[in-house]
Amino acid sequence: MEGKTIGKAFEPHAAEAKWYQYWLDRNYFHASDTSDKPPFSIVIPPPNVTGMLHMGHALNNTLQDVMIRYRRMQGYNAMWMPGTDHAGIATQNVVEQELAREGKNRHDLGREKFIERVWEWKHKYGGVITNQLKRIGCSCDWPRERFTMDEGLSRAVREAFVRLYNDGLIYQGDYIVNWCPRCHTAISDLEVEYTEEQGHLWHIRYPYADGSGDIVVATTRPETMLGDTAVAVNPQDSRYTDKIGKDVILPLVNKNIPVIADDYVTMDFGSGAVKITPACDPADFAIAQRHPIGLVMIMDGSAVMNENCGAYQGQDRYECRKNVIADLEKGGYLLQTEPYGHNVGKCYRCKTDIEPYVSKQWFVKVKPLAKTAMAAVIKGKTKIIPPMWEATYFDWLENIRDWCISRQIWWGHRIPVWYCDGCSGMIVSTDDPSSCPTCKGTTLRQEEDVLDTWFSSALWPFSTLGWPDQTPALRTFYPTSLLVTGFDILFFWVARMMMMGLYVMKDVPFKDVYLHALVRDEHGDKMSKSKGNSIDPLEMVDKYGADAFRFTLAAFTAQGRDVRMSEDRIQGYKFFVNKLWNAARFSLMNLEDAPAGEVPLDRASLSLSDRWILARLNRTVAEVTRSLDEYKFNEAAAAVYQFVWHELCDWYLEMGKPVLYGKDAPAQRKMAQRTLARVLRESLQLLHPFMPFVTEEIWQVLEGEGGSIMVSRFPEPAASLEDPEAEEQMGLIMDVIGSVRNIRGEMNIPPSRKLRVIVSAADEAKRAVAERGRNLVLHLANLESLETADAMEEPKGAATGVIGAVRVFVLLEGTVDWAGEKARLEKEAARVKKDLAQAQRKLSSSDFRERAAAAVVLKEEQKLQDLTEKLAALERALMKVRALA
RNA sequence: GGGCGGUUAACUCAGUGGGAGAGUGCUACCUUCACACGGUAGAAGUCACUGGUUCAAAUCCAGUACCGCCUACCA
Repeated sequence: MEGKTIGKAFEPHAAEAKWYQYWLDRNYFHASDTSDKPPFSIVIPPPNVTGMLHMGHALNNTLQDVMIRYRRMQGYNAMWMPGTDHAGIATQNVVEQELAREGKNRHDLGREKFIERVWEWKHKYGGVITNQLKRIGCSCDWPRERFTMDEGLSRAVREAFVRLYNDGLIYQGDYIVNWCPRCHTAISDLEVEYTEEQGHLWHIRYPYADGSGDIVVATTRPETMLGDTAVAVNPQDSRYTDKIGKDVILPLVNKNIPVIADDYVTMDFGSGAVKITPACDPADFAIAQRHPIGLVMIMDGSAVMNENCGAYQGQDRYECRKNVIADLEKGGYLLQTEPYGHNVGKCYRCKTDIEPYVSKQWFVKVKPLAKTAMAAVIKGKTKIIPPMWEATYFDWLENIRDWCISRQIWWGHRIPVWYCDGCSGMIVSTDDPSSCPTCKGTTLRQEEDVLDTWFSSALWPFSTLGWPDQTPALRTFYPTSLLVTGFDILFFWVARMMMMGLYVMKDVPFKDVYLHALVRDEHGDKMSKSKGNSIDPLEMVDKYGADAFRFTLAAFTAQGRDVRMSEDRIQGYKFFVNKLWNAARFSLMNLEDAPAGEVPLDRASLSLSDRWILARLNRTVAEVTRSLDEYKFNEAAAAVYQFVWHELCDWYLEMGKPVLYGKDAPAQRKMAQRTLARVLRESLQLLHPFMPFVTEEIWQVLEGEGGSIMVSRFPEPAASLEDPEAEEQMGLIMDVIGSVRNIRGEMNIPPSRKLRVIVSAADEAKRAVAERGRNLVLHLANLESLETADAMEEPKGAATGVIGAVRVFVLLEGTVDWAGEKARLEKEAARVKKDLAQAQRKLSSSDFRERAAAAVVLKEEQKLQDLTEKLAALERALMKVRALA
């Protein structure tokens, strides 16, 4: 081990670049399609190709990397499938904006040229986000990288579409959909974002055609009255029973429309009468399917009023609204305008107000698919973690509505349907047909629409593995082991993957789904560019290093709670990286001449502190393993942090100094070296999934040539390392040290002053422990001498510390602040009295003695005894001090 | 309207039935040869409120208040 050393400070940037390349060069990220090892697989939630790494990505991918590195080290054939999503509307918008800067639009280019242009854009900028993932250390299986528009994945899309169609699960028809007048496309229900807006409720009078008065309706969108085809009332509403079937005259339009009865209408809202505009409202559209009232389209795809609107033709919907209101007022039809708060649907991409719009679209009939998706979770084939999301998942699937999958944009998977000009037949096929199977005609036009981006995303867990081909990768890695994603895409993506996976593969796409929270700023606000509170993850990596950044994310990830990111915390964990680095540096300085080989675990040859740290390490291994198995990232991070800083550094390294420095006990020194090497080694391994770079950097020096920590075997808890005896004995020694330090601190005794201490205990075993820990106490409490004694009187001029029945006397000479000592003892005594009273109260209750578990009662009795002894000791000490003070 | 989550130290948060915890911050002392990105000690909380279950409640149940999120066709 000659000359092994590391520099004074860890340099994250150099280490990150160096080790990432090192892992890539050795192909460590790559999993074999055919391996004897048990498979463990994750497919990445593919970020949009247009994406830039934000905190959400950073969290999501850090957690995946923690899990994949953990399982890889455990000996699994661990495969993390990377890739990106073509993100139809988002990407098209980006390229359209680029064109706009050149003064062009997509129609100037035409479909084919435009798509070429998007591909150019993709080739140029599409790798940005994957490179950013590399910066944070993601160990993806890069040679497998996929893109949703790849040839293979496109084939999967066509295959799935055709199967669904042939099974009657895809249909086409004229329906009312959410239409974005800016993007000129339909979007699904999920893609509409609702915002609460302050609007108005206009009350309008519609006269009965027979002159018998009028009926009052209220609306938030008066311009839609131009398309009214009925007025509806509730059939139970006695105010209107004799009006049902009558006609009213639609103002401004001057046309008769009927009064109809439908259960949909609530009687106690407004007047109980509703205007019905089937072309502009989904609920009204549904009513028009139950009643023969027809439908009048009043807008075009840009939400401009059309030829059915008379004088209003050519007006934008909002302009038209103003004019309609003015005209209604003029005609005496407008009775009242009241302020009214309501939800307005916006396009999730461009925030334009959605216009419900009737058009020809393609839909997936999802109810039967949803049933199987629910059943799989009920049966436990897929586990949702944390389980509270199950309810949300079920609720959505139970009330699911058909999925509109067609989009009137150009960038995406074009729907594999062709129309024959000859016989006007329709061909649905995975391959481009050359002629019509019905009429043999060759003039075929492919459907213009493309599929919703989420259609291809839904196939991601198997399309990336080669489906529809039965590849070895598919056999090995499907169903995948784990999906890690944000709860915000539970419906968009998770539920749809479940439906498609079960439909296509007849098996769930993943066994576990871990849903993490959103990343917010330190005050709990959603991060957004407009608020200016967003933290750029790469800036954090630059500033604090990827390891500190990743550890922070993991440490913050408690189940079911948002992650509040604060730069201070990242800095805090950078300090932890520094601490680890220096602990390793210290260790390496003292391991230069360490003997090779494992620690022989026979307790006779190990010192108490060696046994203790090994036992603590073992507990930490168990804790980290359990926590990661349960996806409790914060607990795993806390356990290893606590161990490394507060047990290894604060105690073991300090205890080890005299042994390691002193050459007078070579046998003991050798054992300490071996123990230290093992503890450091395993600590690094426990930390590696969280902090891959710094652990590799240290490992390479510690372990020498040839091995990477990435492919080393993750520690396992071992019964042979459990050592409650050592833990208990060290506990007493640490308490004695703590007791002296407390007295030193409270009584303002300078740290440089060496003290004389007597440990007094009636229990011989305790005295023996104190003797055994003599050197540790001398060193860590900075003592001149340590004696042990049987139960004894308080020595003159001593400050007293009490640990149960053990008393620690710190012999003080000269001027001593006895008033201070008195205050210190009184404070301690008060605390003990309080606890004692509580214990006494409990034990004096016969209910407690009879009903509480025996172990609990026993523990309480032990506590009572300890506290009684402690109080007695404190009071004796106090008597002495009162006399002096 | 329905649902879910939250309310614990100054701050940010862990903790799901048996002695209130962490990190940061704060106070005092320490330039001790791994680390001042450090060390030692200390101060600091009616665990939102009300009621209930229990021998025992921060933890379970019911309700209240406030804050967040999701969801929904009362125009």
